[in-house]
Amino acid sequence: MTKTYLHVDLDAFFASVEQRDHPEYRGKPLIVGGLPGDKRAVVSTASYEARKFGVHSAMPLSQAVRLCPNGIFIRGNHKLYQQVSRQIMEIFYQYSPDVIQMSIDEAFIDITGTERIYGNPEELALNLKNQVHKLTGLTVSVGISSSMYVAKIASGYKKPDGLTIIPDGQEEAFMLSLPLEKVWGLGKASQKRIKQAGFKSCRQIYECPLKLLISIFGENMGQFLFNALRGNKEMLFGTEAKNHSISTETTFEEDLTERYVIDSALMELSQNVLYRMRCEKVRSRTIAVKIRYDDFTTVSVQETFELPVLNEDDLFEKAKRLFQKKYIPGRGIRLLGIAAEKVEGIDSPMQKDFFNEKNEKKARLEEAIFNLKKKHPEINMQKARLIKNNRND
DNA sequence: TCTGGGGTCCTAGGACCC
DNA sequence: TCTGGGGTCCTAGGACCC
Repeated sequence: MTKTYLHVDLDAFFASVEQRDHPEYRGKPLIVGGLPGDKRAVVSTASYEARKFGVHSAMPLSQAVRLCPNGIFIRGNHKLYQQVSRQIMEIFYQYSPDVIQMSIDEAFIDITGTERIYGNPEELALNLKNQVHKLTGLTVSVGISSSMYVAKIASGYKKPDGLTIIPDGQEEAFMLSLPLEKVWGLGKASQKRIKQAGFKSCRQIYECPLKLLISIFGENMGQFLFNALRGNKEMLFGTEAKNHSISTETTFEEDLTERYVIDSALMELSQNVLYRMRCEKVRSRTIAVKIRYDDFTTVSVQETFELPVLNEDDLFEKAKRLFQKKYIPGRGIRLLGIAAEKVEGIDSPMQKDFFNEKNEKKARLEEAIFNLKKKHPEINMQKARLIKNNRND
């Protein structure tokens, strides 16, 4: 049976929420991501008015200030965006139980076989768009296709407030009408490789036999290009990720050079990662540390241990040791990160009973603090070294 | 220009085992 | 004596996405 997928994308999401809640932002170039003086910030979302000045996501904020000096700059309110996102996803679930959320601002909806209840896909999409607008004041752009991959590209075809339907059988023609830059999954590096190989258009790649594509670009990329330009229906999104990870990283306003400050940063990152592991009820044996130096060169170390990480101190010690393996003393550090890779459910089977008495005590204490924090978020508990003097941030 | 944060996936090489 | 092939796990780096 032919499937029907909607891909729904919220338009300039963060900026639109802000313009909805602040009438004085409406019709003005609004840039969410940071204040003009913020160092090392990037644009998170630019309103459509700001995009006219050339401002776009991921652009260094300083550049956005230069392009759009009279724009309104704000840091944004991620808790609010999460809330609005949940509200909108709930609307999606009214149309089908098969919703695959891709990020805070987009999702696929499998609407196969809902015609008798909601009418044809176009009617359904128009209803859904109306409902989102009525309930949240926001607009979304929708793509419809029997291929998830094509639906995803179609939703970006006309923005904002767009609706693009690619009828069954037209997937290939649609893909071939696109410029190479619009092919989802090909970034800067791949575009360059493709051009160096002599391809200038989607059609040229389309006309190249699979074997030749594989010999030029390798097994995976060759196969991807072949399938993508045919709007292949088997290209699925949202299948269970097998190597889930939990990571956190911080770019510092000023480069770090002092060992004590570096260690404090590692401790804070450790606490953050472990807190989130507890929230998700997972554990991990593989820990990674990432260092970005002042010249932006980035290195990472990771190690897989015999036993999972036990508690905050354990993670902190492991992170310090990994850091030590890579760090070149004297170089300024602009970013530090810690990740727990390949996490597993806390109740998944484990070979050994690894709790000795001391560790068990520590873990139980942290567990108690964790539960208390969850119950009373207003209580602020911190290791002494992480308490900052300046609390008005 | 001067480059966030949270993710997933791929590649290539090495270790180790059969 | 002059060395195969495959599978699996691990690591570092990088591409890509929102």
